[in-house]
Amino acid sequence: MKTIFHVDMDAFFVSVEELFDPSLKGKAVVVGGPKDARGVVSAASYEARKFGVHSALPLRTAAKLCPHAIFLNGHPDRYRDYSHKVHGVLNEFSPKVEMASVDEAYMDLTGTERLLGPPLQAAHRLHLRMKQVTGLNCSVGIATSRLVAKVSSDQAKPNGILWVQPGLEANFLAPLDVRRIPGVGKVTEQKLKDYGIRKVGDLARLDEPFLRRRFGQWGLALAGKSHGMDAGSWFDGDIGDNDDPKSISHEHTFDTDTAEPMELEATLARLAEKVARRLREHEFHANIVHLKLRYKDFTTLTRSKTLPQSTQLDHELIAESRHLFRQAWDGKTPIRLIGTGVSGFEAHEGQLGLLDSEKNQRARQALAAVDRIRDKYGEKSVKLATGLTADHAERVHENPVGLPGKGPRDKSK
DNA sequence: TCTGGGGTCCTAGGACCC
DNA sequence: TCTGGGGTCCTAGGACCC
Repeated sequence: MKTIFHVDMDAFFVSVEELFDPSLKGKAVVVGGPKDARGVVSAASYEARKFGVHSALPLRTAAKLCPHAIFLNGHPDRYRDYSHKVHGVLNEFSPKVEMASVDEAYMDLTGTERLLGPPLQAAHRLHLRMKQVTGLNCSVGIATSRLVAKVSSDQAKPNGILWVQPGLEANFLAPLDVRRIPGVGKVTEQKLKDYGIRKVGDLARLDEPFLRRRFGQWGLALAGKSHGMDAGSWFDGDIGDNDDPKSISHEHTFDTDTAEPMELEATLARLAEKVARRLREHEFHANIVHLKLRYKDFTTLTRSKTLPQSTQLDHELIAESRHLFRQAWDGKTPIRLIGTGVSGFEAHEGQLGLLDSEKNQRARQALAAVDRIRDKYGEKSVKLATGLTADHAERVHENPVGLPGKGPRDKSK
């Protein structure tokens, strides 16, 4: 029988902002951007939530519901920083910690009783220690499965601890809306409602053949979840061995939709550069390139291409994503969002060395130099000639490091 | 209301291979 | 001529999470 903790930071982004500006405390605060921007709420203070503001709500809607709220852009670097501090605190309690996102984590505390005491006592100490080190509140759910621990931390909010004792999982879940089950969103909730299923208890009473007929494999997983089990491949595996990313992507939504090829391709190149940069940071090579487009009416299309040879180089990702873009776009429909990404990672190096063209080796060296300078002086210190349609590899050789204003920045011609 | 950006996982058809 | 079964890869789309 396992003892799983789910630790969830309370109003994380807002709370970090309050640490840097205590005058925000107790006020309606919305992190996500200016009130008139195209975008959604990333986090809302409890005060703002009283007015119906919640995450994922369009900012403009939030401004109508709560006109007096303070709207902040937020500081992703600070959140990442504090996320590391949180991770550090959790590691004091168990070596088996898995950050599920910036502000939440699973921990395996099985067999720590002799050291930390019974679960509630350990959770209490964790609570205090978290506040002491980070200045932040968190909620802790304790159970025998990840699923139930997660649901119980949710029920414990804010700043609470909730332990669902072994054997009581199904009883705990039964009265809750099916929507509380991680993995059940709007669509599944509606489908279940069509069958009169609203509460987790309703779900738990159904027989498996029925669920399998109506929902396939997903139905069987749902049945398990309704009893508190970590069903499906989702939650499988030990806590803590889930490190490396499986995909890396960047996307951009324009302030106003655009059909300007120059603007679109320059943006795409910039995004591809960021992707390549992160690929090199991880020392990954990717062999699948993805493109994403979203039109005014929000219809979204994706294209992807498996490369014959994996890469981590700017010019190759730029060329491939641009190729996908030119194939996918009709050249006139205004575009709201453009994005690119990679997947299919290999950690390799080695056998390729000999096959690597001299051209790519030089591009690689040039990019390594650029990465080092960016590490030192910041992302904007170096600008590559990426908006260009010319052969980037050649450009990179001629002018590997173009300081702002000095590099070949003429994008038009 | 008018919908970000970064991810994960699942499904499903067709290609291709044995 | 009619016609297997299974496995894996590729691609597109979609649900969902924070």
